[in-house]
Amino acid sequence: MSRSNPRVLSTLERAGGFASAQEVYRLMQREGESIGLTTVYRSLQSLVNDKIVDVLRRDDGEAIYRLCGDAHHHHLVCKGCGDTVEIEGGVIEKWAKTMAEEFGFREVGHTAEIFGLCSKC
Amino acid sequence: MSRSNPRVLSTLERAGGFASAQEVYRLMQREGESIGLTTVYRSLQSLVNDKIVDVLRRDDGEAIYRLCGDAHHHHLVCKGCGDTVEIEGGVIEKWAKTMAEEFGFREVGHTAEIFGLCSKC
DNA sequence: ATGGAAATGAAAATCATTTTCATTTGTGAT
DNA sequence: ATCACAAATGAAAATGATTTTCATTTCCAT
Repeated sequence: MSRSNPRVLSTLERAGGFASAQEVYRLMQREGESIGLTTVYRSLQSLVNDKIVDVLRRDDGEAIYRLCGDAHHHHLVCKGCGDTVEIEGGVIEKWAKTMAEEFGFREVGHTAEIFGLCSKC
Repeated sequence: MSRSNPRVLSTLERAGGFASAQEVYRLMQREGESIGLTTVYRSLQSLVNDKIVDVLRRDDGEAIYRLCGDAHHHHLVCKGCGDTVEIEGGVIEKWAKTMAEEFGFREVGHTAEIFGLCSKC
């Protein structure tokens, strides 16, 4: 295992708490930091394991990492500018639990994201 | 431009209306159909353009295509055997609509999947 | 039949991500 | 300070999905 390189987290924060691994890497390079792409990936993964960042997917499949709070939440993502709003999803939790019970599923998790165009786009 | 190869659509239907390009391809091969991977990709893309299928992303970033339109539904997927159950998600539709309105989003879509271990696994 | 447009697919290219592995760095014991 | 070993690092290769290229084949309309 490896611990996260603190500069990666700090860069992700500076990026607005929302960026892909490649973007974090490029940003660090531009700022003259000496780091390898591999380390960026490893650090981000480790941050995901520690639940310090959240990972979701762009439309093109690229993984984007974002700082998240402790509470489990869902996202409303703008397809235009990438702006993200954290939203409440109590309804979803209940729905997932009900459905899982109905079909005898255990150890269930779920994903639920809403995407569209925000008022600015 | 290219039109969709009808066998691709019919295979996607047979797959439960839910599969990745690679899966559609493998399925067609197993059934003895002679088709190239390129054509599968092209056909799926064309179906997406024509809004006959919808594309979303697995956790690993692989694109999955699903028939969309009349019966919009969600999935309960087993992490063990991959078995999938189509489930009803009226609650989700309402949730998505409400949230989108609240934050002024237009042209919204959503994804919601539940995953866990089925009774057999 | 003939010409051209559309469809096809094998192979190469692309791109994000992961793996491998040799090297460097950090740390604790002596 | 020195030795030993674990953890961290990063360059390069491997992987895997997807896209592009391009030569060939299939389809029509004339």
